[in-house]
Amino acid sequence: MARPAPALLDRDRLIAAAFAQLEEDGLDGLSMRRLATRVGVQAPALYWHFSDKAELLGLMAREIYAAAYAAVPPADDWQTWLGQFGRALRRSFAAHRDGARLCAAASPALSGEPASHAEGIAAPLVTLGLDQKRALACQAVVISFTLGWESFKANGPMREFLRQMMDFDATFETGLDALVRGLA
Amino acid sequence: MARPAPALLDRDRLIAAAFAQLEEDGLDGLSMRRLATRVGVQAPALYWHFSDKAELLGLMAREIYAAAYAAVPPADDWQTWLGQFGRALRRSFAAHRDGARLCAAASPALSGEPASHAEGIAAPLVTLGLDQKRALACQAVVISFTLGWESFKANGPMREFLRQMMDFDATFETGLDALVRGLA
DNA sequence: CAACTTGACTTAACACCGTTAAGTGGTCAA
DNA sequence: TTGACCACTTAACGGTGTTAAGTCAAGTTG
Repeated sequence: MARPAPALLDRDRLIAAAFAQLEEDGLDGLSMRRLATRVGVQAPALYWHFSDKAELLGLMAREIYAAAYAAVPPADDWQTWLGQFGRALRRSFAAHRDGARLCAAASPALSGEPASHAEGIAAPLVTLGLDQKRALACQAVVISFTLGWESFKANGPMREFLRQMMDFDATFETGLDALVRGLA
Repeated sequence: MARPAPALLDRDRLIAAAFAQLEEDGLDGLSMRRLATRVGVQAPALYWHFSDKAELLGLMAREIYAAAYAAVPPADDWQTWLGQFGRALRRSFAAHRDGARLCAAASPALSGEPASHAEGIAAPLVTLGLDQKRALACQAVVISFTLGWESFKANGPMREFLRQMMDFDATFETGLDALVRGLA
């Protein structure tokens, strides 16, 4: 069993493959063995690159959050920014099958020191006049609502009934708007 | 039809045992085998009482929601009711280990017809002046926020850092208050 | 050049998991 | 007494995350 010399597995490639696997088979179908098969390798090889499955999921979750932050357009006031952030986050959740479920189940890995990471996260709102503590609190609130909304939409009580009865997109907008207005 | 012999197991007893198991070992430790062992039975016996694990989890989730609804005190206006509902729901999630995670992962079973169930759910708010559609939308929004908050608290980005940096209870209150005020 | 180390994977195995099929015995109606 | 039926048992299937130990190419060093 001769092996190709140059390593063809690395974290980024594996995470991309994991997202592809997620799209195809959902979160429940995302197993280490299937991921390994997809990239042409045996399952234990993955443990060379990740300490365990939780780390992989954490990195995936981080990517979902990062994509949301990257997609927020510049804003003139913090209320506008918060609203845009909520919408971007929702789009980011929805961009992957079971995206919200993944983020609810995994602890996103964070790059670097928590304190400096927090600073970076809070920066857009701090620039617009909020102090850091309040900036983080506002984001926590919006993240919670958005994460909860997508979870609720997928699994909440009476979801089948509600699906016929209400416009999920519009109601999310209503809720997000209420939240941001109420925070002012 | 033969009168049933004294059944060793029944749904209610099993659900209670499942909650006890949840408290001890968390959601990941709640397996059919362990639950069976706890009630002194072999694992496949559970499948006489539940079609599968999802049904069991769904019934548990239903109980968590039901406890929340039952705990909402009477209110004079719908804003007050909504706020109290949010607080009650949060307490209900927090009353069980991994309560929010369970509710995010399971589809709560609903008793009876969806339409009549929806009517019952909406009733408190309808009494206070909202039409049913808006009543359900408001509840969906509050449930989402609360569910998301508890998920976020358990798993969100920088949770360790944030735990030192902010008062989760107070911030939840801020968010809930903003949400309810914004809905008016 | 030979020996040693290291990186990146392999095979084998462990201890679980949810779930199904088939068997078993006690309790009832006829 | 017979037979149905409830509620459970044993056995097994195919899957899971994960660890231990082995393997072999490439790079480093004596």
